[in-house]
Amino acid sequence: MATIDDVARDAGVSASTVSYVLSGKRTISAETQAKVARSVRKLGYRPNASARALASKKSGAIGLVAPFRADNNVPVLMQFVAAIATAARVHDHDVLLVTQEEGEEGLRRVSHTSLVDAVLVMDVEADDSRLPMLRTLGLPSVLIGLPDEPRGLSCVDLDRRQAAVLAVEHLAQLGHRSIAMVGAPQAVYDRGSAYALRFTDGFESAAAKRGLAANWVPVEQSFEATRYAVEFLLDADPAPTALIVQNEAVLAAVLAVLERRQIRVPEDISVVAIGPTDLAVNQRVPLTGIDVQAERIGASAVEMLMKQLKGDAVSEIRLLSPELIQRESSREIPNE
Amino acid sequence: MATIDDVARDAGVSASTVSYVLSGKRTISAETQAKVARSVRKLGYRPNASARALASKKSGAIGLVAPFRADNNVPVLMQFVAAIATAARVHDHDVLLVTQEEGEEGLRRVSHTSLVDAVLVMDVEADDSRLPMLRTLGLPSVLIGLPDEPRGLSCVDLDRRQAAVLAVEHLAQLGHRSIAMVGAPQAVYDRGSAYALRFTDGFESAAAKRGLAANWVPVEQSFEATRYAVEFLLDADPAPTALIVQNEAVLAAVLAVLERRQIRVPEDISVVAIGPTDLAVNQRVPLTGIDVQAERIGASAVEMLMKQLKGDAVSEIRLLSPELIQRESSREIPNE
DNA sequence: TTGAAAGCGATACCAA
DNA sequence: TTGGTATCGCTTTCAA
Repeated sequence: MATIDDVARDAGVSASTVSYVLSGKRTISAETQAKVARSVRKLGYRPNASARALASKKSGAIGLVAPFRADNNVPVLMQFVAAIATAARVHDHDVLLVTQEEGEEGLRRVSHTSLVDAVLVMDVEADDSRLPMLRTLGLPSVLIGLPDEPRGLSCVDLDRRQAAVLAVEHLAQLGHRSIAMVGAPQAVYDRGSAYALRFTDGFESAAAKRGLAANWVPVEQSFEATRYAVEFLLDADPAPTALIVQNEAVLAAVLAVLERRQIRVPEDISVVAIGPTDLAVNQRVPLTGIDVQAERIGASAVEMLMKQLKGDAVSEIRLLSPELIQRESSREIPNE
Repeated sequence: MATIDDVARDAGVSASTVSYVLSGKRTISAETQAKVARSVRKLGYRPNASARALASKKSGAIGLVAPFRADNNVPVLMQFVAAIATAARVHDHDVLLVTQEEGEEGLRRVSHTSLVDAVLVMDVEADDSRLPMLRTLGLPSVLIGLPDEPRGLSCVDLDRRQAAVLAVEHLAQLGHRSIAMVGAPQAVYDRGSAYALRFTDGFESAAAKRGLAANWVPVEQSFEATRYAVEFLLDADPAPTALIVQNEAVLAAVLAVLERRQIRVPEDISVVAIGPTDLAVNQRVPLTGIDVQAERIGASAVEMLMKQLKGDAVSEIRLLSPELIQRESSREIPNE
């Protein structure tokens, strides 16, 4: 591997000049620039990452703290990871995986060893135990998700509360008076996942405001659990005429249960899906739904991180507006 | 942040001694060890990652080249990532994400800048364009998946060919004479994904050997595509009495289509699923299936990488034996 | 516009 | 059993 000294020698300049040519932090004569550029190309020079990090006190990497659990929303998580990795590269940064299991110690580790310049924390809990650690570390960070007490920290997420309101309003406007919601697995609520709590909160208050009958249950990721839950919800009195599904993993199962019970969508019941658009679109009936906008959220998160690294801006909270797209699974309730 | 010199000063020893105490590469008196340990704890010392990497010429990170595509098998990919991240930490290594899109240039980049000590490449194609690059880089590496020409490289995967054979044999033994296979999306075959090609190869040759009628089609990830594909397969003559599903994403849809057509599982048709066990188990009928063993493969891959880093072993190919577990979706074909 | 040289914070060789 | 010191490859300040 060629070093900066090799390049300097080849170009007949000093190492510092090579460094400045590469970083652009100094004005260099066109002639010198050309000489250096030629040598760089000729030798296939690439600056050594650790040497650069050591000297500049910047690792050029961001830590991604993500939960690789099965109970979680795997496809959505994947979209986030993809968006984040891509955005990071655009800003000339790399992404280091930090598993959720490492917890607070993981944050301390990557921070104290200067492995990363900043961290991006996914799957935030309402009362997340990592928040105090983040505050005291003083490590630039962005949370994906909105905890109860975000003060001092930067967060970005889809406005889950508003998403629920939007779904409820959509159905209310169509004349539905009794609605039900298929929730995330119990474990998600148990650990206080911010996104799920905010969604149910929005669901309940929007329904109350409109005077709708509204029920919901947590649902595990299995056909049996889904069937049980859907049947339970359908048995309510008054019987729901619309279903909001906030659990993509069981979306197909919900529709299968309805079909088995000869309940037609949307003739007999309306369905609104919260989740990735491609999932909603590719069901038996293209579903009215609200996209999670993983791409935008991931890109936003990285952008906010970069802003912090540049010294600009401190804590900032961005909640993206949800958008409901009506497809073929929701319609006006028939007059009886 | 405390440095090694701070610790040395506090403990009243030299920096090199501190280094040796921490690495254990030298025998140190119990007394000195204790002094150093105390100072380390007292100052909360953690070695700086870049300094260590620069001096030791080891970054302590492995690059994970993975495809974050939607057409791919997302849950399985996630299981791999989780297993790899965990295994890496056990060996005191970190994982750096390298997106598939960076292609060969990505490999060159992380290798030439000494960002990582080794790479783990997922989603290997039969004639993968990255193989020559890997060979010339001389960077320790392990492929997850088996290309056509693996010479000089280490690979690990489930024996996909054998998995197909196992599934076919299982059905043949149950008396089935005509079987069909629901394949991966067309794009997977188009780019020559090794795992998918090897599976179909095994499927076709095992069926031929047993003299079974056997058809298969690629299937996109949508309900409509699945319905079309299943109906197409069922229309074959002789009609298949068993279905092998190698595309987890449409597993639920396949079962829904069968139910809609009043075809009972397993009374009218047997179903064998290739994919994560929890997915197979959580369907309407617990499915006979072959697990992908993502956990084991991921852990194996990391282990092989570590072996290479220690200087042991060169190229090695590990194909894990598939295991078929019979559940409630397959049974003997009724005598007619 | 450029160069020299002092770090950055570890590791590991050479001595003692 | 320990210490001193050169070294890793780059960035950046200080001088010219």
